[in-house]
Amino acid sequence: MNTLAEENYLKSIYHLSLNDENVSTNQLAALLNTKASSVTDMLKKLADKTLINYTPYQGVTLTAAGEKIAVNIIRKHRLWEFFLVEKLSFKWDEVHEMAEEMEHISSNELIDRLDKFMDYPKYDPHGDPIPDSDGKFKLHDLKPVSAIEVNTCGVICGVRDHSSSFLQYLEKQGLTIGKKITVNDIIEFDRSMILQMENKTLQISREVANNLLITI
Amino acid sequence: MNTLAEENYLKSIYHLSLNDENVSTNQLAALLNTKASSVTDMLKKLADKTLINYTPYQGVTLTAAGEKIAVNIIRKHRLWEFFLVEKLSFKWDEVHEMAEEMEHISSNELIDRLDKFMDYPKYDPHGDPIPDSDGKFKLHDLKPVSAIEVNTCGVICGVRDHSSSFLQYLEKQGLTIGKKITVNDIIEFDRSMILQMENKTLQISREVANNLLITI
DNA sequence: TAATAAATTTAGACAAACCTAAATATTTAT
DNA sequence: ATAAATATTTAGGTTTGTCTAAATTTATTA
Ligand SMILES: [Mn+2]
Ligand SMILES: [Mn+2]
Ligand SMILES: [Mn+2]
Ligand SMILES: [Mn+2]
Repeated sequence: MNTLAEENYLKSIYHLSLNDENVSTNQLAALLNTKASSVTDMLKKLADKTLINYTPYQGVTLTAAGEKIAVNIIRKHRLWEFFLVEKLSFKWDEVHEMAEEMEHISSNELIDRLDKFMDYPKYDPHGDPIPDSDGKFKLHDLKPVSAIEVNTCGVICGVRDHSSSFLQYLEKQGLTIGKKITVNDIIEFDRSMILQMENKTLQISREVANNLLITI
Repeated sequence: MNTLAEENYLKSIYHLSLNDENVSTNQLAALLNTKASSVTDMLKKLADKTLINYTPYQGVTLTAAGEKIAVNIIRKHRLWEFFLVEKLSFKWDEVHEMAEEMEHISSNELIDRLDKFMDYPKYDPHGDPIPDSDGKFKLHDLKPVSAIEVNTCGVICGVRDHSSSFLQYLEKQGLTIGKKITVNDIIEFDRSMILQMENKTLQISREVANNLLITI
């Protein structure tokens, strides 16, 4: 199988690929908290294993084999996050670091049984889709609250920023997955937004609106 | 914190300490599937961290700090084994290797909540005691079936050999934790034992009798 | 287009955890 | 009490994944 470091690189390449076709050495170095030269070393190794397509100076893409491994790690990460929240009562802002370790537990039989034990959840505590055992999942079409018009409404289904501080802020405001919100007004000065949720109104900054995702 | 290798050495020293006061380099090499020279390297490192007492050529003992870490890893191992059997329906012979990985998940908060989730189990699927969050546990006084007299009885409470093949054999014979057995007879030729269990009799070899533990 | 800046790779090291082979210490047997 | 056998440590390497500093390639800008 693959080492822990290899798995983390593949997962990071996968995540970065969602925004850019080719993933750069520096993007990976930033995300993995390491140096560009270390990334280059690893990219050569992953290319040797044909898990990525690598042309020096041109960035990388995952091969089908690499993507399969990456998706499997993400499946494990999200199932363990779901477990931690639903079964062990952790808060949604507490589970990511634990899942970063747990996603590397190798047994697929274990993860399939965990999936069944929790009755095949479709989304993790942050609204991200959980791939099934074949690696299939549909990413629902989300847009940031900041992208919608005044007097339209939507349901909170995800977050762009996964940091504890952001998640804790949302929790405190009651802005959690599944809540229905309506944009009442947009302040022209700083484009902050006035939302209606259940029977109260609240104001969120543009920054927050950009990182809170809804379906319409 | 400590590396995975360090944790495995501490755990192994702990287990070997139950039989011998001082644990030797070769004992560790055999248990950890490595070479004596590698063990020596690690013993120096653990001694530097004051997790073991090490005198060259004289073997090692755990310090209080080292024992605390070892017991915590064993707590995690056994709780995860319990989880795998009780919640995910694995067989008792299938869980050890998975638990070998899971015992290194670092969060103690996680393991304490897992403990609570399962209602504070006292014994793992193999009958081994699960240390509580303070590292306390009592090892019940077990003896091998081979040590008891004809016409005495006992309750199966543990195994000395944890190999899949032995566990599978016991499972097939119905010789599982909690079963009450009586020794009906001992064959003089090979000292194999005739047992009475529920309403049937069965015969086990001396080898099996040595590795099956009971309370009287 | 040529210079400059930014991104990336290469070169050379290092720590962790292993290894083999050789040296040394301890134990056991004569 | 020696000699032989066994156990342990030391010496010198290897692999993985990291680092800094220097060289090189690509992108930007004047
Ligand atoms: Mn996460
Ligand atoms: Mn998540
Ligand atoms: Mn076990
Ligand atoms: Mn066990």
